[in-house]
Amino acid sequence: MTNHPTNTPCALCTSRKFSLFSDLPENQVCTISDHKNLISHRKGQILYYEGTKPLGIFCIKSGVVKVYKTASNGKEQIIHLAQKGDILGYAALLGEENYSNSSKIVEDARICFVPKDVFISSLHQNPAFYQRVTKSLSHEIGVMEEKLTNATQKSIRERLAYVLLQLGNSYGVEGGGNQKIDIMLSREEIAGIVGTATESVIRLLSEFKKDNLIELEGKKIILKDRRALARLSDFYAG
Amino acid sequence: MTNHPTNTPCALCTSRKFSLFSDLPENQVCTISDHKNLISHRKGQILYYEGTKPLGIFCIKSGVVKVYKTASNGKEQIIHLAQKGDILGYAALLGEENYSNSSKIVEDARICFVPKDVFISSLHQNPAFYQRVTKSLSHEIGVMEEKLTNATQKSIRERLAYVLLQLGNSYGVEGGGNQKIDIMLSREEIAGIVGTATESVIRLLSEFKKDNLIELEGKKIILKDRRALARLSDFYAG
DNA sequence: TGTTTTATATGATATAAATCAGATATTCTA
DNA sequence: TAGAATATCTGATTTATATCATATAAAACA
Repeated sequence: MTNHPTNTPCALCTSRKFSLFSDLPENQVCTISDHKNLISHRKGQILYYEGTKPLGIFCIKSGVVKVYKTASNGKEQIIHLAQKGDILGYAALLGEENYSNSSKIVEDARICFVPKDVFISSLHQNPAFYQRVTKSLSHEIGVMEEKLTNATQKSIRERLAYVLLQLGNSYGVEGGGNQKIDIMLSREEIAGIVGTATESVIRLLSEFKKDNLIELEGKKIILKDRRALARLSDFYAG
Repeated sequence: MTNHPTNTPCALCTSRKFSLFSDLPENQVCTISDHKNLISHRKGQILYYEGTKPLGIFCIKSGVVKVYKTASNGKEQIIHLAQKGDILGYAALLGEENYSNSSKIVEDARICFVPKDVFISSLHQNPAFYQRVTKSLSHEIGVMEEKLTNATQKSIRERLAYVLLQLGNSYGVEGGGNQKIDIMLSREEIAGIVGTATESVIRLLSEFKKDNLIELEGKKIILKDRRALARLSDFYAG
């Protein structure tokens, strides 16, 4: 497989520093680099579909990807918003199962595809790397347990407040004491993260705005009072 | 460490056949066997607490254990009911994190404890075993995604119907065309699995009974019409 | 065995959130 | 740039489910 001119070598990729591949030895980075394929994706494109067979992993160099499940009522439950440095699809590969979720581009993205056998052999060649991947899988389980517990035991208001804080942590840009969530998400997508109806998100955001917790700048949300949001998000805090 | 007289060697353990350890080579089984410790636990005892440091893994030989998270409102969200052959605590170990959940005995149990280093070195000695464990972790992520999606997108009635069918699969005893869920769970615990209030479970069970979907025999539930329950559990099925 | 405690059951009520409906605003595209 | 399509917003209404209250049944206990 030949590299496309825009196919930055992994050795030079700035996003790699944030990824599971961050401290892979140079020779392994090169092997992966030689076999990877960088593809540009536009908003709305599907990266893979739930139920299909994984053929490799995706490394996000830039952009935002939503990982979601389509419920039987047709709504999308967003599991995770992935950004630069995030690796997608390795759980399905290691689980030797078809994809348990779908993924779609939320903000134009450049994503490298690494074929299955290249990834798997890099794992086996490097026990420390294998261990980091396993660690990441294990961590993910804990995260999911937390999400499940929040979903069943907290109100939509609490969950929305929590999601806003998380989005602030991942996509926040500081400015004037406030934090702007610098990512283009539709209200429907926010609803998909929280696990609620679009109208509920819209209504609660208006309410948060009225209570001076947030500010709305077009589709983007600015967090004005994170302490209050934190209090709102948890029964006991504060 | 000396084995207690009741400490059946793993080589002879019938529960091992159902576990991740099922096709471990004999010498490795013996190593584990020499270092494990069988302990009997009574209903209500805690196996480990969320937030504490894992020191090894637990292999369930008999009995039932609930794995749960305590929400900020004090309610227990049950993540999983573990039974013979199930291994607990390896995700925390491999994630190098404290336990993300707690576990408590639901039905008197005999459980072997295998110290961390014995388990970890058996993984490293046996790549195929390591791979099976990784596969299991990956699978668990998919299961959790499904649970999260159900929790946010389905009604309590649908989720309860689904939980009853699952319990039937795991703990069902066939008889007279019906399936008896042969496990002692309180209504509160069923509520903890579904992620709802105890009263809602009681009410819906009465309703299911009235509709001839189930029968109540003390605390135990008998599934009379699984097709109807399946239809009830999913928007599209049927 | 009787007494206390805990679990189950059922009714009444409150409420959060979904759904339905319509208005305005924004984005797309021809 | 006008018109169509889509997204956001707000209101009205419905509904599922939590909560509160109380009764009965079962289990634990002394």
